[in-house]
Amino acid sequence: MENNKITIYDVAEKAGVSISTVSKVLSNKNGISATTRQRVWEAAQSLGFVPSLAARSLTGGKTGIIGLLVPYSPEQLFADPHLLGNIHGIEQALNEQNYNLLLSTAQKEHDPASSYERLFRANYFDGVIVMETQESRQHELQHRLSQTNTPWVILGYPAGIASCYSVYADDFQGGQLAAEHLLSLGHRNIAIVSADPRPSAFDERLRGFEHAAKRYGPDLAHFPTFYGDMTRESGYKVAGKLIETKPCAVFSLNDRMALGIMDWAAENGLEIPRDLSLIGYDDIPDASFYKLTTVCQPAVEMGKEAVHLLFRLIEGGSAPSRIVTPALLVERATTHRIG
Amino acid sequence: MENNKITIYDVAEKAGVSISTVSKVLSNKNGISATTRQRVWEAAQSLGFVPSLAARSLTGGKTGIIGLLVPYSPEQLFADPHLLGNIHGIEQALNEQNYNLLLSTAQKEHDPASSYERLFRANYFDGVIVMETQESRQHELQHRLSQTNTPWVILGYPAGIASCYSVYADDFQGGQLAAEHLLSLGHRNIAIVSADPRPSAFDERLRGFEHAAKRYGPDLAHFPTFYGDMTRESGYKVAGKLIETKPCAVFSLNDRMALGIMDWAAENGLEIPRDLSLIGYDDIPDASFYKLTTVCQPAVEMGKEAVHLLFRLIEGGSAPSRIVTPALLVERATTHRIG
DNA sequence: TTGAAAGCGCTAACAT
DNA sequence: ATGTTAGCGCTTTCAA
Repeated sequence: MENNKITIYDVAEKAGVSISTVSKVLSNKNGISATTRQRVWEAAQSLGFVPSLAARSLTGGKTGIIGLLVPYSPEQLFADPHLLGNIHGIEQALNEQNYNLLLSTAQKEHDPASSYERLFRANYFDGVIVMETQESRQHELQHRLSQTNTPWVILGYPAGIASCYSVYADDFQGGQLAAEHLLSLGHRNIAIVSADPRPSAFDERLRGFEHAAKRYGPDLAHFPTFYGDMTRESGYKVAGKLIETKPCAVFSLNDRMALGIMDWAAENGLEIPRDLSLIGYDDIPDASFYKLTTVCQPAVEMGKEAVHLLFRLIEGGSAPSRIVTPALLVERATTHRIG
Repeated sequence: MENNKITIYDVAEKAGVSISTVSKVLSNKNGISATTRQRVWEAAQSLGFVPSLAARSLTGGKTGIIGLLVPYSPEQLFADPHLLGNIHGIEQALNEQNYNLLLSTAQKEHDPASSYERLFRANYFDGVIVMETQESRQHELQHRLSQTNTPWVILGYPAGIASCYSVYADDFQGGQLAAEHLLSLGHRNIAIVSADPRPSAFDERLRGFEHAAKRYGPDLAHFPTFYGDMTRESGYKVAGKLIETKPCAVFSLNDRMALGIMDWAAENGLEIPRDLSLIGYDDIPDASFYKLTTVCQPAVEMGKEAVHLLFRLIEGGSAPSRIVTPALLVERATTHRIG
């Protein structure tokens, strides 16, 4: 048990300076001569000094830790490639800056806020990123966060409160893209697969879809809509029902459910896209393996953007309050001209 | 900017007691009367008091944070369903205990240890979990950890140093299972797909495979082996080469590469399992969708086990030094009796 | 059963 | 340019 707790006192002694000098050097403050700087660095190095994050945090310094609030249970999070993609980007950007990520998911049955409640006020983080969530939960979360003086950004949907920062994808545009693609292929009889409950982005996609559809005719304002629970399995289940309305195309609001529909189709002798065109949303990694036509949301990039925005806030500079990433149609093999 | 920092002083005042009493109550120490306890709780509650983790940590208290050291880059981690499954289990178990996870991945080009170096000694964690890694990296990591007085457990491979704790799967047995399955189906001409570099578990699987094979005859000691890089893409690439040796079956040391082989087969008119039997390893979620026969490693469960073991260590109780989870053959549709 | 007081290791005025 | 000192919010002896 080497209990070699090396503190700035040890470094100060070894370098022959005071602890505040050490502190200044190691926090990159100025007003220290180059020679002293050098000496302190060497002392710290040779002693293997590592500053105590706890002490730093307590005195208002930086901890090098960003909190990530995920208003979903671990089960939901780890089953969702898009969310995982976001985290991938976040961790990557953080990693590059030598920052670490503290993950905080919500508990199954509880109020999503409760599980990380204490973290808000514990002021342990240099910044916080909040992942997308359902409409109903947003307000409380944002309100709570606003009382904090820790910089924070929302990832996945537009902030609802003024002077909050967010990065999200252009879901309205994405919905339009899906509609234009299907409609231009001659499809009119289109079924929608949504989810309940669902992230607010889903509604936005639908709005975009309907908006674009209206341009093709007033009779195209409504589409039979089916509800899964975001999972592939639920896509499979909903496929059986959906097919009874004899659609010629399906717009699934996420790729996972689209994949479930493909599973059902394969098992029931329905050939895609010959018998049914299918377009998904997200462009998760599996989508390319299954050759699923979809609307791409650059999950990893969005995660990175969130971190970059957060860092600007932490450094106290000015920053755009919203960063919106464009949607992109990815045509693969599951959509086809009708007839 | 409500800077309502509520401290134990506020709670103490409201409850009409001293701060040390508050501290004792909130840390569940004994030697406090029930009535005082009650009063303090209520005061804390009504004030919305949340203890400062920084202060707690500084004075040697619990932070409620577990560090997870992942000796892989974010790219590698987020592309690996098995690792993700481990983390899923970890986060879930932690979540249930109201603990939080601090994720620390390695930087691309650097020594994997460097990126989380400071965290080891920063004594920020109540405990640490180290994920599997390549043989070459293990020693340094474990040595470093041993100098700490933070409890830690290794997840994914057996600890190499005495008196260290680990939870891992029985890879030797898993390898045997794969061999017995293929061999009992009549296959003799079997190609292996491994990776380079690879986790040490791969070698163990291979040892198990060869061990079981030997029982079928001394001529079955060696198998043509091909190397990918763990990814599905590399499985696809290696499939083209592998097929030239005209194997009747393939044992891929992970599912992702097996899936890549299936991709190649589908594109090149090779029918699985008619023309080639294929068995993978891990049983990642996609394996069931692709009907891949594989050896199951219960990733999520293993993550939970690691947390449970760690908690026993944190609480200072006795604990088994090793927990090994059995491997399980999952027969699906990619293996078939020869001929 | 409770309280007073001394730190934990650091940062940030304020001196020098 | 450098050092002194006073906390940050807690936990923990040690007294009462």
